[in-house]
Amino acid sequence: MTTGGTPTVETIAEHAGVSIASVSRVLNGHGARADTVRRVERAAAELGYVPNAVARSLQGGRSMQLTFAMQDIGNPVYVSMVRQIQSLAKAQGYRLLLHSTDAVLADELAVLRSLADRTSDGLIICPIRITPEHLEALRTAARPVVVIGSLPSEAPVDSVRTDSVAGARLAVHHLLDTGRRRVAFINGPADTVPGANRYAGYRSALEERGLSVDPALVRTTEFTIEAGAAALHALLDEAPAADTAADHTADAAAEPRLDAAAVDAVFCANDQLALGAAQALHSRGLRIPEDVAVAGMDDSTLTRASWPPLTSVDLGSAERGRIAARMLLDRLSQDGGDAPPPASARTETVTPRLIVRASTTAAPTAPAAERLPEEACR
Amino acid sequence: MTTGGTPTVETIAEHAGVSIASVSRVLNGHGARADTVRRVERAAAELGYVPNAVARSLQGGRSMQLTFAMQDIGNPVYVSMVRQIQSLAKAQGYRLLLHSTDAVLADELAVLRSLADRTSDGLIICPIRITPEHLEALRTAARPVVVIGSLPSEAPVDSVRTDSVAGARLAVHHLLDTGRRRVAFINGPADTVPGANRYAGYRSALEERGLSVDPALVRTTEFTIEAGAAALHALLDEAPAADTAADHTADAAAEPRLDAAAVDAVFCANDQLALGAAQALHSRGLRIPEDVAVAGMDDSTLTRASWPPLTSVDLGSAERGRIAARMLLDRLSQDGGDAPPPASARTETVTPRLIVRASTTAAPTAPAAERLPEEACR
DNA sequence: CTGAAAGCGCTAACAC
DNA sequence: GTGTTAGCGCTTTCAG
Repeated sequence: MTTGGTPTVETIAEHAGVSIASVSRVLNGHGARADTVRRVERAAAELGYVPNAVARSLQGGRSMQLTFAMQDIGNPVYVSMVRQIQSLAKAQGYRLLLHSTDAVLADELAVLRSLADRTSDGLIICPIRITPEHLEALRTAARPVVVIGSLPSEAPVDSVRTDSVAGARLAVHHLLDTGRRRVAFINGPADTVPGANRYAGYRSALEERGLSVDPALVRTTEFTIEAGAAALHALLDEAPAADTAADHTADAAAEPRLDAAAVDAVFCANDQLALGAAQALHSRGLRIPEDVAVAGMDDSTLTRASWPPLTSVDLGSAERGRIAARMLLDRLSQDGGDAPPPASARTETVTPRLIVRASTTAAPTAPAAERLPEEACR
Repeated sequence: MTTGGTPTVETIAEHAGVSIASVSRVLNGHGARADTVRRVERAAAELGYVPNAVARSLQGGRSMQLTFAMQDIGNPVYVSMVRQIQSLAKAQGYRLLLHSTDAVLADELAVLRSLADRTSDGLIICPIRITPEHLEALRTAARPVVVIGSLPSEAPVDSVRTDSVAGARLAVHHLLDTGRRRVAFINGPADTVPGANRYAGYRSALEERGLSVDPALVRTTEFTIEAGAAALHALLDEAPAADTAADHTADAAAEPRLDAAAVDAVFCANDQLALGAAQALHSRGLRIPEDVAVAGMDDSTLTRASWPPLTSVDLGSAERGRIAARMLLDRLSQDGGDAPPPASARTETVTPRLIVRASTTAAPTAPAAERLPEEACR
C-alpha cells in the first residue's frame, strides 16, 4: 500500500518491479543488470525519489555532517575559518553545522558531549579558554575532534595552533623598529588564551629591547571596535604626559608631538580593537601613522576597510580553518571516526606573518597585491 | 548481549531491569512510577547514555535542523542574519546547517531539492536571482521555506523583503539634500535582484529632482571592497571634467572643487563598495565628505570600521534574519512542517532607514548611541 | 545478479 | 504503569 506520501525504496521497487535490495544497489552503484538499472533509475526519476538521509545515517552510522563551534560568527576571524571548513567539507559530501557558543563554557562542553548523539561525525572547535573539564570532555569525546587553538601538550587531541606570542612580538618589534618608544597595548580579556599570549608577546618584545611594560600603557577590554575606541580615549586621557580631552581638536596636527609624548604607537590584540583605536585617534585629530602608529592582529578584512590600511599580524585564520578541516576529514576517512584518536594526536602550527601597511609606515612595504589567495575572491 | 559499544535504550533497560519502552518514557518525561524513573535515570547517568538523535529523527520524522543558504558568509549582511537565525533556532532546540551557494544557480536549486532528504526541517534562503526554476523548486519544496528577498507576488512562499528601491532613494535624496549635484553610483552586478533595485532607486531619486542619470557616473562591478576602489578610480579617471590620475596628489586638497567638478558624491550599492570608494578617495588625497560624500547600503559593521564613519542605509539584515527565523519556526510548529505552505504565504517587509554619519555630513545628525539593539553587543 | 530478511536505535500503539 | 511489538527507510548479509 505504498501510495501517496513521499516515495521510498519500496515505492520505487514496486514501480520498477524489483526488490528493495535491487533499488538500493542501483542507487548506490553496486552493480546490477543493465535492465534492472534502467528500470530503477526510470522509476526513481519519475517519482522524484530522494533518499532519506536520516535513514541512511541510522543504518550507516555516519551523518555526513561536521560541526564547527566558535564563540561568535560576528568575528571576521571565524568567518574566514567557516569559509574554508565549509568548502572542504562540501567537497567531500559533508554538510556543516554551525554552533555559536557565545563563549559560554557550558555551551562548549555541551557541544563536545553532544557528539555522542550521532548528529555529527566530527567537530572543529575554537575554545576560548581551556579548563580541566574541557580536557576531560575532549578526552572522552565520542567522535574525532580538532581544536583550533593552543592546548596543553599532553592533551591527546588533534590541534592547529598559531604562535600568537611570536605574532605579537613581530608587531611590537616592528613598531620599535620604526622608531616608536611609547608603545601602548590594548588587549582583550586577559584570562583567555589569546589574551594571555598576546600580552606575553608584547611584554617579551619590549624586554628584548631593554624596555619594560608601563602599566599605564596597557588596557584590557573586550574584543570589539567600540571597546578599542574607548580604551584609546582612556589611554590618552589618563596616560602620564597626556593633555585633557578638551585640548584635542583638529589643530592638534600643528603640534603633533604633543600627544605623542604619552603614546606614539598602539598595538592592539586584534583588528577590531585596532579599528576602534584608529577611530578614536581620528576623532582626536591625531594622524596615523605620523602621530600615532597603529597595528592589529588577525589580518582580517577589516585591515583593508580602515584608513590608512592597517598593519596587522596574519595569524593564518583561513589557513588554520583549512588545516583543521583537512585533519578532521583525514581522521574520518582513516578509521571511519569510530575510534577516538589514539595516542597519535597531531599538532600543526601556523607561522604568523607581519603584514605592514600604511598605519605604521608612511611608505608601506608591500603597497598592494599581496593578498591574492583565498581572501581576494570575495 | 548488549555489551561494549555505545549504550542504547536496550543497554539502559537491562541495567535498570525494565523494558526499553519504560526507558523511552522516562527519558521523554512521559510519566512512570517514581521507582522506575529513578532506576532508569541512574542507569543512564552511570553509562553516560546519550540518545541517538538520528534514530530519533527517523522515527519522529523531524531532524530538528534548519538550513540557512546564502551566497557567501564573507558578506557581513549574511553574518548578521546567521546570528539571529542561529539564536532563535537554538532557543527552540534546532541546530543550524549553513550552506554557501557561491551564487551558483545549480547549488541554490540543489539546496531546495535536497529538502526532500529529511536532513533539514526547513530552509531559509537568500537567492540572488529568481529564475523560473527557482519558482518551480520553491513551489514543490518538500518542507517549509522562507525566502529572504523579493519574490514575484504570485509565488506561494513565505518571504521577508526590504524595499531596497526606497532605500536607495533615501540615500540619493540625502546626498542631493546636502547640496551634491554630481552623484555617482557604484553598483553590484546589474542582473541580480539587489543590483537592479538599487539602480532603480538611484534613478528614480534623481528623476524626482528633475535630474537624469549620467551614464558616465554609473559603474557596475562586483560587491567587494577592491571592486569599489577600482570603480571609483575609473570613475574619476574617465569622468568628463576629471583631470588625469597623475594630478591627484595630496595637494589637491588645496583646490577641492577641482575633482568635484566631476563627482561630488558617490552612492554605493553596499558598504563594501563604499569602503573601497572611500579608500580610493583617500589615496587620491580627496577629503570625505568635503570633496566627495560617500554613502553605502546595509549598515553593516563596516560602517563603523571606516573613517569617517559611513552613512548607510539600514536594510534591516538582522531584523530580516530574525523575522525569517520566526516565520519558519511558526510554520514548523503549526503543521509540523509536513504540508508545504498552503495558499497562505506570508510576506513581511522591513522598512529601510537612512543612518547618517560623517561620510556625508561634516556634523552628523546622530552622533552616536543610535545603534543599540542587536549589533552593539558584538 | 537478485530477493528475503535482519537490523541501525528509537518511539508509540497496543495489550496486559 | 509496564512490557511487547511494530515499524520509521535504508543498507547489507545470506541464500538462491
